[in-house]
Parts: sequence; structure tokens; C-alpha cells
Amino acid sequence: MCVIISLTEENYLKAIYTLSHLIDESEVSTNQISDHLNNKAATVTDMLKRLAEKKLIHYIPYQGVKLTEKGRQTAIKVVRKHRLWEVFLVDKLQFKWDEVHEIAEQLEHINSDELIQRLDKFLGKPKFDPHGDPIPDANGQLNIVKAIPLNQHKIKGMFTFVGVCEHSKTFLQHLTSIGLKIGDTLKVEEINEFDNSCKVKINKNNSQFFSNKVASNILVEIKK
Amino acid sequence: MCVIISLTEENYLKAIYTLSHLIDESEVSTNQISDHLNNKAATVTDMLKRLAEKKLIHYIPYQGVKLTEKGRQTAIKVVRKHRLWEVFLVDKLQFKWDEVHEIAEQLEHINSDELIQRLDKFLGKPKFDPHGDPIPDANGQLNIVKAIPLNQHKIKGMFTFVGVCEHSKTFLQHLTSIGLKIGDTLKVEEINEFDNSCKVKINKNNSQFFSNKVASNILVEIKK
DNA sequence: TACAAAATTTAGACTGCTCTAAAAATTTGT
DNA sequence: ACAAATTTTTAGAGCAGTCTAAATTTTGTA
Ligand SMILES: [Mn+2]
Ligand SMILES: [Mn+2]
Ligand SMILES: [Mn+2]
Ligand SMILES: [Mn+2]
Repeated sequence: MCVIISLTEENYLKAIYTLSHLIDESEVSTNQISDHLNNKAATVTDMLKRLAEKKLIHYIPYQGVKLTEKGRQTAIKVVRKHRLWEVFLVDKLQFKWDEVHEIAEQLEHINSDELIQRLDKFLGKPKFDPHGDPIPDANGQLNIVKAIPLNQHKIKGMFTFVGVCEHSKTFLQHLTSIGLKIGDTLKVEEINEFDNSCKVKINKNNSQFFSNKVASNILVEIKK
Repeated sequence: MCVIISLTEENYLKAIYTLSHLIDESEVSTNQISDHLNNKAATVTDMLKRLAEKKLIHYIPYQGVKLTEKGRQTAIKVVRKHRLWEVFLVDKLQFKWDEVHEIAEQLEHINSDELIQRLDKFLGKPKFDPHGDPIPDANGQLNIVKAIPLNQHKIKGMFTFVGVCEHSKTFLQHLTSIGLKIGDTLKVEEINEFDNSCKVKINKNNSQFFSNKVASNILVEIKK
């Protein structure tokens, strides 16, 4: 029942969870995990055997892995903690959105159900983290976000900026430097066929060009 | 210069720091550390060698250990983090003072100078933790507390309750159950010679008896 | 379909931290 | 002063998590 799950095991489970949700809900390969965690493939294989032993994953050698229900619950709890702590760091301690990820990587492993419940309440039971990612509730339920990258819409018009695909410090800082933050209104005024760049007005400000690379990492909803 | 100090090593340094301050600033023995951390003496010897190697302690086999300046700075930083997090848990998340120690034992190892500086500011740069223990400042300076256990005063009169010696959950809960909290005024009305118990009025409430054991774990200052 | 390339696992080793059992050093008591 | 008791260290081992090198399995393509 009450198997102890180490910090390292939590990180593997979170990696498998994240990787399996990148596209569909598919199986995750050893090399994918190895790349994601910066460990060697042999190390990953070793850990996969231990996680399977603990019934946290379904593992068939050479065939990739999937989380069991127990593994999924564990992973999603880590994600919940990570995102709640990020909200704390930004909302309460005034960190910038590009500064919080590394600290949250540590805080996500603090083990106390009471703590996380009280933190959630203290923060006003937020539904999204500072990057627009949904925060799973205490039961592991997650708002499915139907947002799509800006460049996939292929139409002019009004959008709301609700999240990012890319979470790197440099990308987040770039968005800050062009004056873009979660919740802003984007008006796409032109789309250039040849390179998929677009001319965009942020809120009521001057228009500027977004490269396809930028537009592909900005998640938007069509503005009602 | 920038030697990495593991969570385990931090706990050893904190233990040595705490034990060396119990009475005077004396050397700490292998068995003291072993008792304090619930590790075997052989395990401690092993770790002492590694800490000495990293210049965090002065270690002479069979003669006990002392922190180096670097070791002391590391230990005191952990203590600072522990106590700041306890303030956070009590002041912001409404935990009771007997519920926070175990969680702070985890949080004290989160590694981010920026985080601790912002947390300190967020909490209003507190000078004491929920148990009355002083919080070292960012430079490792600590208010020396001149408080003395109630039973050592041996005189009637008015005192202020400023801290506890014993930090166990059961003792803290006992104090709560008799309605005693940090900052309360204690009026010692009687002292019984034969068992050193005393009759005490808390603030303006009814008087009650404190056993010597209770009185020996309550730190007070004479009320001005 | 066969075979080369890529992915994955196995084998063997190392570090950090822990243990037990035994040896050595120190302290204590008479 | 010295034997007994206590403390501390040494020796040898195990587990978790990591690595490199080699073997094995799967995949993609000629
Ligand atoms: Mn993050
Ligand atoms: Mn995030
Ligand atoms: Mn504490
Ligand atoms: Mn405390």
C-alpha cells in the first residue's frame, strides 16, 4: 500500500507523464526519458525495472513504458505541487515567470498533503500556473486546455494569449521583452505566406512581427 | 571554492552546530551526533572524515569535532531557512506551532539564496520563529538570547514567556492545552521547595501548577 | 527479405550513505 | 596503576543511483 517513492523516482514518473502527453497519450521510450532527464539510457533501463517492480509503470522490455494508475496519481501530484509553488513564487514573492522553474523543481518534492492543501487555499485555489499551465486539483483532475499555437490558426483576428509551449528562460524573457504576458489580447493583422511570420498588435499597442518560431510557441484561444 | 554540500551533509553540519551550542561552544562527540541523527557511530565516523576532507569541520580522531568557519556558515544558513519556513507555515498557512517542524526539516534544504531573501522580506524580516528561537540574519548573525528556564529563577514575580527548550510535539501541545503561548505574561505566585513545582498565573487567568519538568523547559525573561 | 543502423538491455564498476561485527583507543574506577 | 567499561574507528558489506562498454533486439531500407 504505502510504498515510499524517492525524489529520483518522482522525477522519472513526472518525466514519463510529461513525455506521454506531448502529443497523444502514447508509450514512452527509454531514449526519450534518457534525453529528458540527461541520464544515460542504461541508467533509465535500470530505473524502469525498479518502477515496474513497484507497480508504478507498465514495462515491457524494448517496448517502452506507460504509467499505471498509481504511477499517474503520483506524477500528477508532483505536477500539482510544482505549479502551485510556481504560483506562490510569482504571486507572493514577486519572482518573474522566467525565474521560478528551477526552484519549483526542488519544492515539488516536499512531502506533506496538509502543506499542499493549505498552500492551495492560501493562493486562492488557482487553476493555472504563471505559464498558463493548468493545475491539477486535489483529486488529480486536470482542466483540459483546448488552446492551439498561434501559427496553427492561419487566420487573422483577435486571440487571447493563454500559455506557452516552450518554457525556456530565454523564450520567456523574449516574450517579456516584447511586452507580452498571459491574458493579453493579440490581434493578428497580417500573415506572410512564405515564412509564416505574422504582424500582431498586443492589446492597444503598436504592431510588431512574430516569427513562425515565436508564433508556434504561443498558445491562444479565439477571443469571444 | 564552490563545493557542493549534500542534504545529508547539511543535516550533519546542523547537528554539530546544535549540539555544540547546547551548553557551551564545546567539541561534539561521535556518539552525540549518532544519537541526535539516529545513525550508528560507525556511519558518523565515515561522514566526519568526508566533512573534514571538505574543510567543513576540524576533526581529530577520538577527540570530537568542531565546525570550521565555512561549516558554521553552512549550518547557520540551514537554521535560518528552517526557522523562516516555520514562520511562513504558522503566519501564512495557519499551521499550529507543534505541526511545523517536520515540514521545515524538508524545506530547510531548498537551495536558492534569492528565495530565502524574498521569503524573509515577505514575512517581514522576523527575528524569532514560532518557538521563540532567534532567526540568524542574512550574514549569519544571531541575536543572543539571554532567556533562562523558569525553574532556574527561584523567585516569585512577573516574567515573559519567550521560548521553549523542549521542542517535542507533545510538550508544545501540552503548553497549548494549558493556554500558554509565546509572549504571555507569567506571574509566579508560589514555589514549592520539595518538588520545585510552582503556582503560576498566565496573563489575567486563573492560577495553575507547573511541574518542575514543565518549568525547566519554559524560557522566560524578567518582566520590566 | 536481409542486413546495417538505431535503440535498448546487460554486465560490471563506482560513489554516497548506511549497516554489523570486530579491533583499537580512551576514560573510569578501584 | 591498571583492568574494565565505554567510546571510537576500521573492516567488510549492501542498496540506490549513476556510468561505460558490450551484447541483444528492433527498425528501416536496399
Ligand atoms: Mn516549471
Ligand atoms: Mn510552469
Ligand atoms: Mn523546528
Ligand atoms: Mn522552531
